Amino acid sequence: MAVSDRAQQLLKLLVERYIREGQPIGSRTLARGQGLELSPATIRNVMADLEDMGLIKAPHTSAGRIPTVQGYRLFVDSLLTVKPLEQSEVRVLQDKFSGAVDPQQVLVTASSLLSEITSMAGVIMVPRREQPTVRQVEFISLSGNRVLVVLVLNGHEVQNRMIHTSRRYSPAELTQAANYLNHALSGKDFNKVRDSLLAEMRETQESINQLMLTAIDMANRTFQGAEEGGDYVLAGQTNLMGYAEMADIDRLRQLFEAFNRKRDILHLLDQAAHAQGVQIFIGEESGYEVLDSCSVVTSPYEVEGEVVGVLGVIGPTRMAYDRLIPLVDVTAKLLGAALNQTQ
Amino acid sequence: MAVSDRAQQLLKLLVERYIREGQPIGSRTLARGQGLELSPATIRNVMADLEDMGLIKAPHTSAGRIPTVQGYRLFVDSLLTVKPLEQSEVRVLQDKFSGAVDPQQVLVTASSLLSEITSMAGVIMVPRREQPTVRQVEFISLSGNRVLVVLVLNGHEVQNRMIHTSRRYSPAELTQAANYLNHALSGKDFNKVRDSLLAEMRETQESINQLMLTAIDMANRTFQGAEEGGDYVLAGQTNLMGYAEMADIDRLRQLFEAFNRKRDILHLLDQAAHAQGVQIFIGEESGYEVLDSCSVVTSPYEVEGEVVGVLGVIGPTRMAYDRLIPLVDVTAKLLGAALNQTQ
DNA sequence: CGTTAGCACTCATATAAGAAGAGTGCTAAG
DNA sequence: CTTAGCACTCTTCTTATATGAGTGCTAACG
Repeated sequence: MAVSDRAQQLLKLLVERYIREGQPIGSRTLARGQGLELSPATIRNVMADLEDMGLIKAPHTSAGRIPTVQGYRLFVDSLLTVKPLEQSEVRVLQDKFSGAVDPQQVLVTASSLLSEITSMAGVIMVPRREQPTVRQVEFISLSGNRVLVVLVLNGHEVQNRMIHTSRRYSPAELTQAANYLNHALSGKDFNKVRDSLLAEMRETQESINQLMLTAIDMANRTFQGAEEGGDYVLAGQTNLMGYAEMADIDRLRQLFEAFNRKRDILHLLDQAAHAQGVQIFIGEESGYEVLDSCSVVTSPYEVEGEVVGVLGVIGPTRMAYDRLIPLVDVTAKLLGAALNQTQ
Repeated sequence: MAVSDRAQQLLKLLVERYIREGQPIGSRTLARGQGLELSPATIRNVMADLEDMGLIKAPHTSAGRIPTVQGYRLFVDSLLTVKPLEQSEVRVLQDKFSGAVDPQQVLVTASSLLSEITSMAGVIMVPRREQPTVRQVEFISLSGNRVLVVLVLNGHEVQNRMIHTSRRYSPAELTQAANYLNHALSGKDFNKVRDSLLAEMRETQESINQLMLTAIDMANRTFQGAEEGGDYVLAGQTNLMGYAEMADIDRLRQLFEAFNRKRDILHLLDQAAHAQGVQIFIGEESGYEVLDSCSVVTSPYEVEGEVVGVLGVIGPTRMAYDRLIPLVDVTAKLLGAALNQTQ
């Protein structure tokens, strides 16, 4: 069944109004408010049609109507008019980004930025380490029989690990070991390096090989850790407590626990990474029960032309999509730009 | 005005019962429950006395009585009988700790442990970096004109910083610079090292000095960051949503925002660091409005005989102090022990 | 045929009035 | 000093009633 032009127009007005006021909209209200030349009775007829199509529903017999998920969907997909951000607004955002220097900080900034502006929860998925490679290993001798292993991943990320060794190594030894490893690693395959080290050990019994082996194992373990999925930065959860539709403390609790659990949210964000541009999950569409009364607006962000993560906003279904969509869009672009600079 | 023995006994029963049931306790209830040989009327008289002394109060005319903050205080200080944990319980706790390896992970474990067992929020203040000293600096040459600076603080903590340099330095140069700095740093005072570097630069125009200067500045900035106070690990906030006394969503929100703001909580924990052994803040005693309807049970924990942090539990005033006190106590000791091993 | 006015009907919400229960304070007696 | 008895106070629950918003349906109108 097709939705007539007038019905669409009416749906649009209804959704907009409901988003603004948060209360079921009746036929009379709708007739009065905008410059509609229709009587409430007519509007009622149209509303009945919309209800038949599952686009709006009445919470109870004698309340007005509110949009259903499908209603929001139609609204967002074809009825919504987004006005791009003002230049001045964009500049304000840019300013906020200009402060931060290291990548982690940029993410945190962006996340709280989103939550502040929108008064909802801002979430940013941190770049997943793409098939990390160790290009460089360095050993630093510390006091006591301890050696600090510095792993340089992908040429910019750094990880430190401390090793307690059975004997003390001289700086010269360590440098030599590092050189050997760095050379071997350009051949890339860890397990090969590891195997040859093991073989060599059986012949020479060189304890320094043991050290190098340990380093290799560490690197390996780092990768496994990376395998198990990313992480995200969340800000402004408490904002969600402010919304009437979240009044049910038990649902709220479940939602917060989901935030802590991270799994579901990450999964959702991950989906959004494959789409391009702003994507919107309304209510149950997300597929996660805890988000039933929430909508999520996301956009992937790119560094050097490649999608490295997703950012978004989580709020009640009744959110100002027209404002959020450009906002999320712009923030994603700014975040990408900021990350480009700090890398 | 002194509190008679019988009054104390009665207060104890009342508090215990209120903690268990969470509802105002009436004279009749109290008379029936325990093996008291007193009639409700007598108990009423005593209760009236207790109320005059400000130890209990009635929410309204015809409800029972509930303890006031002062009542809890007296209860905790002189009436409470704590039963130490069972050996088996201690062993369970120990097991949980045995898993973790690196210090950060131990803290996280302990925090969620506390929150799980108590069904409240567990909080652990991370060791504040005590007047950090840089014992060692290393430079690692990366691709592009980038140099990784590795600062080893206090002999075990490690920080990395990336520098973009104007020209490429050879590994030999970097090693030399590191050696020079490491030697100079044993003389300890940063600003002196910095000044002599500056002076030397004016004469020699050595650009490598610039690199070393940058490293020194970084170290300095690291210390300033440390100055501004510690951080803490929080787990199980969502547990707090379960308690009836936290039903006021707005108070709850404020509390959660305080958790995010961190300042107040840190301040409170800091106070507890100076006391020794388990300390208890009941309701307003903490001095922070957001914690008005909460109690906080804390204990400092030690590494190598020195207090390095505080851990604790945050929950509703009506909490099972008799269970929490030994629990927090033991956890603090176990945490200290665990940290000793991983250092 | 689309549009509109009129009207009966439904249902949430608010208000008031009682009734029940819990618990107290006070008094007087043991 | 302890206790029984009793009037009194408040909360809470239930029930009844009114109010108002909004609908669906029918019939009339252009």
